[in-house]
Amino acid sequence: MNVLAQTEDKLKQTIESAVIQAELATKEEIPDIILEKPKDKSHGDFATNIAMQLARIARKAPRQIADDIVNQLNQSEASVEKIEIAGPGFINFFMKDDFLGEIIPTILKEDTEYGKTNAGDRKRIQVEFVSVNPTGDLHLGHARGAAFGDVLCNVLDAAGYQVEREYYINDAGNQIDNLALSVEARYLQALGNDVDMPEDGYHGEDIIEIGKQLCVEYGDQWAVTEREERLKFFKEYGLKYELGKIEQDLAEFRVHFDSWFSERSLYKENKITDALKVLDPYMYEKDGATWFRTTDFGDDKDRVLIKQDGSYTYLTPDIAYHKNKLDRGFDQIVNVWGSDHHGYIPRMRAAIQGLGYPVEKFDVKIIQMVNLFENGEKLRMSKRTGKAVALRELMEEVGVDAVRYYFVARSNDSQLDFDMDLARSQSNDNPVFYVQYAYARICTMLKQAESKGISVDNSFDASLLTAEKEIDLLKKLGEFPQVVADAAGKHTPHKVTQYLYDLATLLHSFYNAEKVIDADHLDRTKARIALMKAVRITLSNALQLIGVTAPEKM
RNA sequence: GUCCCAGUAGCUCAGCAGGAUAGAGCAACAGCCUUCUAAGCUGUGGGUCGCAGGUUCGAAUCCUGCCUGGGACGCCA
Repeated sequence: MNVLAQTEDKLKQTIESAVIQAELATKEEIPDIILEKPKDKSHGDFATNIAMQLARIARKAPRQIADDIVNQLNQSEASVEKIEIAGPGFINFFMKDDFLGEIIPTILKEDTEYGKTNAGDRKRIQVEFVSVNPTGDLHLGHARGAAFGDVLCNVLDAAGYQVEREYYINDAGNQIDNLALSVEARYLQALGNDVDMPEDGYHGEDIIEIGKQLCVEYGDQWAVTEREERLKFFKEYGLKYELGKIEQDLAEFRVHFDSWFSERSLYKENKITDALKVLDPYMYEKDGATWFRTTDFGDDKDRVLIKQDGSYTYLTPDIAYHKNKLDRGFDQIVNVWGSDHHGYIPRMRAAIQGLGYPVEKFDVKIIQMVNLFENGEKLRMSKRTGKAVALRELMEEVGVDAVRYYFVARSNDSQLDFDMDLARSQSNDNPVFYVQYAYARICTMLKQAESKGISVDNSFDASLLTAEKEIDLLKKLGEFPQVVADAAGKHTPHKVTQYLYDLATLLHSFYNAEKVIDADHLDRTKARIALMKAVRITLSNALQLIGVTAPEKM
C-alpha cells in the first residue's frame, strides 16, 4: 500500500470537485491536477498550480481563482490542516500529520514488499542488455550497462511490470569466425610456431589462455588436423570458454538472466528468411547486394541486408531477432546499448516499422562511456590492445558493492568518471559506505535495545514521534513506493540511489539529534525503535533494488 | 558535412512531461565524541544554469541558431 499516494489522490479529487463547485471550469475542461512536493518546507506538503492553469479557461486572475477554490474545498475530507495561497497563485497544502502515523505500521507489515506497487499494471516488458560478443572479457562499459539493465529490471519488477531479462548471444557470423582464427593463431603459437595473429583478430589475454589450454589438453593434435575441422572445433571451444567466463563474471556481479538467446537459433529456425519475407516490399537490389529502404522510415541512408558475397550483414539477423522478440507479445522491448551503437537506432526503428510493429514498443537506452581514473590519471581501455580494464579486475579491486553503486548512481546518458581510489576508500567520501553505515547503525541500535531487555515488538504509539527529524524521516519513508514507480516509469534507476542517499542522510541526522534508547522514556523508546525498524526495512529494500549488500556491522 | 549525448558551485553530478529563493557530495573554512559505531553530525562561503534569440504570466527545463567536449556515421560487429 502506498500511504502517501492515497493521501495525494484524495487531495486531487477534492481539488477537482472544488473547481467544479466554484464553477471555474467544467469537468471536461479541467486539466490534470498536478500536485508537487515543494522543495521549501514553508510551502507546505503539497502545492498545485491549478489556479494559473485555469486562468485562461475561467478568465479570472489566478489569485482570485485560488481564492474561489480554497473557499469550496472540503479541508477535513482531504486531511488538510492549513491552506495558503502564495506567489502568482500557488495553493499550498499543509497536511494533518495523522497520515504519517500509518506509515510505520504499513512498512512493518509489508516488510520486504514495501516499495512495491502495481504502477506497471502487469505490462510485459523485456529488457535486453549486456549481449557482449563472446570474443573477450567484459570491460568497464559493459559493466555499466549490466548494472543499469539489472537495476532497471529490479525497479520495473517492483513497480508491477512483468519483466524478462535477456542476453543475445552473437554466436554466428564474422566475429565468431575471427574468434576461431584468433584461437588458432594462439594455439599454434603456444606450440612454438611463429604465426601472426589474423588482421581482425582478438588480441586479449584470454585468447592466449585458450591457446595454452588447448595445447595442454590436446598437444599438437589439432595442428595436424585438417584446417576446416580444426577451425570448427576451435570455434565451439572458444565460444564455450568465452561465454562461460562472461556468465561467471556476471554472476559474481550479481546479474542474472531469464534467457540467453542464441543468434544461431535464428538461422536454424529460418527466422531470418521469414523476416526478410516480411520486409520484402522495402527491399531492392543494387550493386549485387540486397538493400533495405530504411530511408522510408526516416533513416539517413539505406542499408545492406545481403552482401555481394551472399552473406548477411550484422543488421539482418538482428532484425529477425527483434521480430522474434515482438512476436513473443511483449508490450515493450527495451535495449540497453553502448553509446557507440547509437547510430544504429534509426535503422532498427525502421526495421520495427517495416515489420509492421508500432515503433513505440521499441526503446533503446544508451549507456555513455566510462572513464576510469586512478591516482588522478585517466586509464585507457581498449579491447583491441588487450589492455582493457576488465570487470573482473574492477570487482577484485574495489568490490561489487562499490562498482554497482557508482554505475547506477548516474544518469545513463551522462558520461561517468569512475575514481578507483574513491570507490576503494573506506571513508566518508564514499557514498556506498555512507549508505551502508546507516543500515549498520540501525542494526546496532536494535541489538542494543534487545540486550537491555527492551522489547522490539511492533506495538508503539505513533503520536510520540513529533521531533522534526522524526517527521522528516516519516515523510521520506512514505515517498519510497513513488520513487520506485517513478524510477520504473521513467527508466531512471539512479533515482533509487539518490533516494537511498537522502534517507541515509536523514537517519544520520536523526541519530545525532535524538537518542533512541532511553530507559527513562520507555514509550518514546518503543516508538523510535519502530521508526528505526521501518527505516531499516526501507534501506534494505532500496539496497536490494540496486543490488548492494546491507551489512549489519561495519 | 549529418546524427546522438553532455555543458549547472573550484571538482563530480542531481534537477529538465515549465513554476516560488537552482540542490547534493567532495574540496575550503568554523564547530561537535564522559552519551545507541565520529565510516557520523552542525554551520559558513561559493552560481551570467555554455552563448544568443524565441514561445510563456513564468524557462536550467520547451523551440531555433551558434560555441565547446565526447561519441557515431562500413557490403565491420
